[in-house]
This record gives sequence, structure tokens and C-alpha cells, in this order.
Amino acid sequence: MHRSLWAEDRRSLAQTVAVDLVVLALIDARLHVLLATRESEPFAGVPELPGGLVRSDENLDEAAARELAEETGLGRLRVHVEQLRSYGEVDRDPRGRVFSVGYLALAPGVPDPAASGAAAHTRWVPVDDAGSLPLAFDHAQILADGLDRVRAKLEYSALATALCPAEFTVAELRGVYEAVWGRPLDPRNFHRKIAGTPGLLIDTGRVRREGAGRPATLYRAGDLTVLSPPLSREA
Amino acid sequence: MHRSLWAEDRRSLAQTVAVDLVVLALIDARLHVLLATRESEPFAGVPELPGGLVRSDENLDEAAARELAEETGLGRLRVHVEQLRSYGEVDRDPRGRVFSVGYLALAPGVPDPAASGAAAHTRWVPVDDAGSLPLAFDHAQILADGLDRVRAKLEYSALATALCPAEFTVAELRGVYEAVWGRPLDPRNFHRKIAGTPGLLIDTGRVRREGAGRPATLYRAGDLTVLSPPLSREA
DNA sequence: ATAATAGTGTCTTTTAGACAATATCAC
DNA sequence: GTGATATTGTCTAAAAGACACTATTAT
Repeated sequence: MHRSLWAEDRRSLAQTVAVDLVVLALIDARLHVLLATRESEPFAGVPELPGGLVRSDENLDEAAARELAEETGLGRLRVHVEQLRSYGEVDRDPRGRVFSVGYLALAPGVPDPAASGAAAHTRWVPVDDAGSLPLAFDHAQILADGLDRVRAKLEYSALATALCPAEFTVAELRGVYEAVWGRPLDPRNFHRKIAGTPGLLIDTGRVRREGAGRPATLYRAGDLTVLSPPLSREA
Repeated sequence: MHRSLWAEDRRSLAQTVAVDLVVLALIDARLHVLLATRESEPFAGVPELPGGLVRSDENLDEAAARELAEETGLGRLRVHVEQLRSYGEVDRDPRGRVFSVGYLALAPGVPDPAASGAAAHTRWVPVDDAGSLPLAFDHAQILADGLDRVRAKLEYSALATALCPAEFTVAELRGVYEAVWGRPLDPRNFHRKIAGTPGLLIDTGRVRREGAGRPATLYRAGDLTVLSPPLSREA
């Protein structure tokens, strides 16, 4: 009885594995998620997360990276990709038994509007609006899990830099936190905490002047990935 | 091209989904993991994590719960089960394309030695020893991920109570932390921190006397699941 | 009494959070 | 100069960690 389901049983199972991506980016100081629109049944016309089936010659991470490039035109950008969790309700797909591995992808800005034609299927939706949209399959749950993950992980990791361009200011980084957490942070305490964490930011030596005000130092992300102690979401 | 792999492509993929469990329990103040021994090829005779294929009429959590009951004889106990992550390297199983969803299970003690016959396949191994054992498939990676998860999650959650019996003392709970983190904690600071977190522990009103010393208050787990601020692994 | 464990109090150092003050720009 | 943003400093309240002390048992 132990590990009994092999040989013919395995063939008759007819299981399928897909990846679905929660792709996030900051646009106009608001967190956005990339949604596609289903073109066929089931759920024709309904928005869904980009994704697709895992092919026989690729692992899960590779499938996620391929779908990201194919469906979003984000291939050339430095995108952080990490696995979320898997979804396997029996009836989550009316076509049959399809498991989905959810992925979280954080893009450092949006690609050129003149990007690949594949991106025409997709659009960026503010996450506040997407929460109330009905999504195909169980994608609303996957999206919620992705948002939970990124909100929690900002506290104890350097993940926020993945939503910034290669070189950024402390104010930009703070903007990421404010957008993801949906609340303002004290610029002075934030600056002191971030700048006082060795290894988190690397000073490029250059500055950026943006309208009025003292020019801001330009940093790029350092090697540090774990923030300890964590950066608390202050009151 | 979008979502193109459907209909016949899907049938020809021949993918299979399994669950594999990292089952942990505290035995003699040491953290142990439950291992089975493979009885057939591949990896015949090599230790592996308990697990098996997901059936067509059950979701992932149900498959994990069923395997837990079937293979470990822990069915009747109150076991905490949560999903870890999924594993999908192309060649992770030489028999074909098998994806695995890893699960973490925390048992409040070990079942009766006189438990079900299924448990005869399995044995409890101290995690320190299991780390150097060669395990079948990629189960060493799954085990490492499970240990990472439980070590990290003790800091910011009430998960440690899942490794305690229904009623326990503060010293027992501290023993869980010390076993999982592999370092001693200050009993006085631990007690003050734990007892000072509202909702974490519920006083049963009874005490337990164990050899010499003042009797310890018996608690059961409260509703609180998230510890904030987290319990830091002190120096 | 002595040893052992449970639980409380106290002190010091560190940190978070509020916010004043200074630096450097555009105008 | 004014106004704006960046960056540093200062103060206070809270928390962490070290550890003395009290409480309650077995022997």
C-alpha cells in the first residue's frame, strides 16, 4: 500500500501543472499588477493572471521565466521572481485536473509601451482596483497571496529594491514601501534606518537633482538580503 | 500563442503531482524527522520523506493529510500541516515527470509505539543526523526547506505550540524553541516574554509538579497566531 | 536545610518614533 | 531671500537582555 499509485495508475491520473504569475510594478507611486484577458472558454473575457502550462523540458522556475518573457514583454528587465505556493483544488479548472504553482514577480518599472506584441494582451491594474475585480479560476486567491507575501517580506528583506530601477534614491525606495503598505512613512526615520543598515545600499557617488530641494544620493542595491532587525511598519 | 498548450498537448504532457511531508516532532528534547525507507527502485533501501501521489478526488491539503495518516499513524493526533513549496526539476524522479508539493507537519509528540502497522515503514531520526544522510530524490532539499521554515516561523508565530501536547508548561514550550534553534534561551526572559503576550497562552488553572521545584502552571494554546513584536533568537 | 525549578523585579543598553535642526538645491 | 527636499541630530518611551531575587516544591 505504500507508494502504491505507480505504473498504470500514474498514467490514468491525467494531471497537469501550470504556473501563474503575480507580476507587480510601481507606476505613478501606486502598486500595479499585470492582468491578461482570457480569450477562450472558460472565463472568456474575464481578467486572469498571466501564466501557462509547464513544458516537459523545463523546471518550474524556467516555466515562470518563460511565461514572464512571452506574456509580459518584461524579458529584458532585471525582474525578481520567486515561488509563492501551489494550488490544487479539484475543481479549480473546469477543463480538468490542473495544478498551479503561483509565482511572484517584481519588476523595476514598466517596459516600453512600444514593447512586444504579446504585451498587448496585458494591462497594468492598480492592486487596489484588482482586489475587487472578479478574476478567472482561483487567481484572486493567488493575487491575494502574492500581495501578502510582498507586504510581509518588505519588513525583513531587501526585496523593495526589486521594485526600484538599478539606481535609485532613498526617497524612491521609501515610495515603494509607502505604495506597498499603503501608508506614509517618516522620511527622516526611514532614511536613518535604511542608510544605517550596512550592506543594504551601495553609494554610487552620484546624485540626482529633481526640481527643488537638495539633490539625493543615488544608490544601487547591495548584497544584503535579510534585514535584521526588521523594518517595522510604523504606526 | 497565448495559453497555447491545451487540448492534445495537455494529454501528451504526462505530468504527475505528489506530496512529500517533512514531519517533525520533539523526542527527548531533540527535534526528529520521520523518514521512510524505499522498498523499490529507484533508490531502493534509501531513506525518503513519507509521501505519495495526489489522487484525482482530493486537493493538495487532503492528499497531505491522507499520506500523513496512512504512512505515519499520526492520524488521530492534532497535527499542524502547512504547505512548504513545490519542486519541479525535470529529472528529479527518474521514472518520469513528477512534481512534488512539499508539506511541513508538526506533531505534538510521537504516537504510540504500538501504533498502526503502516508506521513500521517509518522511523524517527534526529534532524542533526538526517542532515548528513543521503535521501532519495530531492528530499534532502525539501527537508532543509522545512527546517528553515520552522526555524524562521518560531520567531514571529505561535507555531511552537504545535510541537507541544494539548496542555504544556512554559518550560516545555521553551524546550521546543531550544531544540529547534539549537541554543539555550534564558528561562526568565523567555517566561516574561511569553507570559506577557496576551492571547498566546491560556491558563488552565492547573499545575504540574515534576520532581523538585515549584510546580509549573499548565497552559493550552490561545488564539493568537502572529507574534508581534517577534521573539528574537537572543544571543 | 538544601537543591531544584517556577516566576517576578530591576537595571542597562538598544531601538523605535517624534520631531528639531541643518544642508543644498530651484526660483 | 523663500520654498522644497535631503540628511543628520536629539529626545523620549519602549523593548531586549543580563541577572538578582522571591516562590514553591522534593528530599
